[in-house]
Amino acid sequence: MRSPLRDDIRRQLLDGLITGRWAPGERIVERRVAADLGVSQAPVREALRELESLRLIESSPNKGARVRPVTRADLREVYQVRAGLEETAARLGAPAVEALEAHTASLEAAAATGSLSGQVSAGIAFHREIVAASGNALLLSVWDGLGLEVWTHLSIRVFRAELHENAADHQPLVDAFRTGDPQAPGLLRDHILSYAP
Amino acid sequence: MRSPLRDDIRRQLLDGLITGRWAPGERIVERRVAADLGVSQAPVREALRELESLRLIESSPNKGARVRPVTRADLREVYQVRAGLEETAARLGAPAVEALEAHTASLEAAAATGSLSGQVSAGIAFHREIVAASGNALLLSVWDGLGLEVWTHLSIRVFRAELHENAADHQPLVDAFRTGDPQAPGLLRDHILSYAP
DNA sequence: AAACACCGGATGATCGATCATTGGGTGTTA
DNA sequence: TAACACCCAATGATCGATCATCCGGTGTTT
Repeated sequence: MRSPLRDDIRRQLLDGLITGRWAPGERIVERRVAADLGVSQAPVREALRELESLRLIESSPNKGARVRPVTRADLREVYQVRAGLEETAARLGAPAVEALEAHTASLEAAAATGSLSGQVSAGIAFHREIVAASGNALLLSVWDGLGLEVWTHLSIRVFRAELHENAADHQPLVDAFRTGDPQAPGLLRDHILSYAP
Repeated sequence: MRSPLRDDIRRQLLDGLITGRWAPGERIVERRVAADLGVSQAPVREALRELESLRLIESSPNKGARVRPVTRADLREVYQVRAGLEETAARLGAPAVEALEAHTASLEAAAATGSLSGQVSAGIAFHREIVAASGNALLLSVWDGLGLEVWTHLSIRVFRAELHENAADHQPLVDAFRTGDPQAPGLLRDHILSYAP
């Protein structure tokens, strides 16, 4: 059972965007990509649509797609929306503290080995746990749709952003959830906004 | 300059879903739709992807798409997420009161002529104005991505939901924005949640 | 009869080819 | 020369056909 080709293509394109192989503003020609990857135009189109929903590319009818230049303003928007979503999530339901602690543990482990992407994905997993615990599947899918992992990598590469995922930052949140602190949602929001550029 | 075929197809499918021509759980066969509409399979696939992102259909690899049964729980989730998004929007920036009043006016006009879809879309436009005024384009696009107009029509048809869009409900919100009331975001959230089933 | 292996049609996924639009280049006119 | 009309290559949009997978039916084994 092979996974759909379009998923591979999407990953390839994502990788190119994250690493900067595709320059901002550059045109993405469907047939060119297809030829490079040895596939046909159709799955490339579908992959591009998914990237468009992540706002990594922009396209208009009959004119094709191009790499969207990433600005600080974009990042600010992402953090604002993310903060609102997670605050909402925290109001709807509290996560299991054990799960959060597991994520902070793997965050520390990744930091210890100096794994950048390990830290990023552990940090993301911590927050995803909170959103999932809301019990609202739509909220989770909207949150997933933000593509936070990609944006985080982009912000690090493009803006030399500090890697701000560290276990200490998350401890107050864990404590707030443990004690059922009614201010947890607000804390979470501020925590996220403090990361915004 | 014709608009893309896929847009027409999406509209046709949407209409079928809203009116119930497609029954919940029913399989949506790409070639069948294509043949019915006199087009080929490709644009139908693309249209289906868009419907999937609206969570109106569900699909899995190699197994195709089927109409997603709409439950009250789905609607609750939509309202919760929507409330969170609009609260966030209201915190980020206040809309122009004149614009809001224009929307309530057209809401009243639609109510006067008994136009159901007119009332729905005026009600949606009122809220969209608020989200747009946040200045956060991502927030607006996420909000748009909820497909509220479709969900509203569905809730009315499937659950015989009351049409709760009326100008009087919106007046306190307009007043709060006019006076710069810091509680406006919270009012807005409660306003939306009060509509949830 | 239950469990299993094996067709074969239906259909999603992908392909290669064609249609249609865009944008740039070239010539023409005022 | 500026404005305009036209032509054509590049390429997005769409098509018809093929490949690959799923699923139900059928026969076989134990």
